[in-house]
Amino acid sequence: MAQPDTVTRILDIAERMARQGGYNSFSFRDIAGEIGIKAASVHYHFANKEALGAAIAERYTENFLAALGGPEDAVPDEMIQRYVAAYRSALLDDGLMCLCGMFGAEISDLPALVAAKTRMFFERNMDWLSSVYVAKGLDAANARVKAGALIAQLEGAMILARSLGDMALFDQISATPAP
Amino acid sequence: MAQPDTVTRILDIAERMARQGGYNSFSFRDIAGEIGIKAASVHYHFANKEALGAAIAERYTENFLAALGGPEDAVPDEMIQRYVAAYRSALLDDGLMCLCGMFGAEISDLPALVAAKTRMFFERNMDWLSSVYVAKGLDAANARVKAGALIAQLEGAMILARSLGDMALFDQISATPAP
DNA sequence: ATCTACCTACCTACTAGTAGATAGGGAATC
DNA sequence: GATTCCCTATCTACTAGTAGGTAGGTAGAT
Repeated sequence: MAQPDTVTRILDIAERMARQGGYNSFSFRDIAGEIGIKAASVHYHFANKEALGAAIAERYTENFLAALGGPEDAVPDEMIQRYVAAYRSALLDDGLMCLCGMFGAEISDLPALVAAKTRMFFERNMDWLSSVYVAKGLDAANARVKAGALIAQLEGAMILARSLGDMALFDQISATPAP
Repeated sequence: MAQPDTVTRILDIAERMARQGGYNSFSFRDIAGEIGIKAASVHYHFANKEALGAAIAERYTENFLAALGGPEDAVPDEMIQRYVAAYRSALLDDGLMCLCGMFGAEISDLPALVAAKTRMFFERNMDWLSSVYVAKGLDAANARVKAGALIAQLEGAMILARSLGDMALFDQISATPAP
């Protein structure tokens, strides 16, 4: 079975570890150990931890948005469904938190570059979802709040479902208006 | 100015650090340094890190629920407002994440005792809010989902507001139905 | 005399990060 | 066609600092 290249494997492992326990839970040593190289060799590919953290956040964002497609690929209600499904798959297929939900919780403790990439994830998601709500007829300001409300509910639903060990709760929550 | 006792100071500092960067971001050494004692002395009060982590989660839960009062202290809509205000105060007065929202994100990486206390926070919050929604006329199953939806949205709104550096977004989201 | 709350001094394991060596591959030069 | 040279990806060996945790001691209060 053709293994992906080392850089990809480093990113995969770092992402998985970060999505389990946050920024402080992945280490050069553990990543290297899992691949079967030395910790120093990981530094050849990523100069320091901040760069690696930023790289996984950026790759996660790109993959996430790419999976969504353009916000006008289908009618608004279908795009909203697709957006919910993206979180659902992150939670249930991977069995992990959203990387940027995790980093977002820790944002005030993250190195600058990682914090910036995390923020970009949310800004780009807000833009994507806002334009869906605008297509649905809302004005820009209301669309933005509506986008924020959905992102917040989905990130929170992941935390809650995982904490209570009740994955079905994620689906129930994502179909329910909150306040 | 009468300082609180050492145990309280340890808990205060550990909680603040954990609410900034998660379970891996507080250390016996840093806590001791801030108080002006030695790291070994912290072990006199808390045998190990797991015990300290569990203690802050438990204290956080008790304080949080105590601040809410009984779920039938006032009419349901007022109790819901009070619930939202509790999160608002955690975010804006303290300038920090919800401790158990943070721990909830990391739950799969936490020591057993800390994970259990985190889960208890959410279970007790679900119970509290569910009974408010039951008082509003919902049946038990729907009340539970509605409770989950609100908790999720509030936890997520904290992450989003902090990540985007837009605290006003928290209030806008907490007044908006999500899907 | 015992208990409380600390201390010193230490241990082992892990942290990110650096310097310098090396083995192998490809390309340009003689 | 062999030699030289550079590039890639890794290694060994190291540094300085931090992690949680422990053993044993001590000053002061009850």
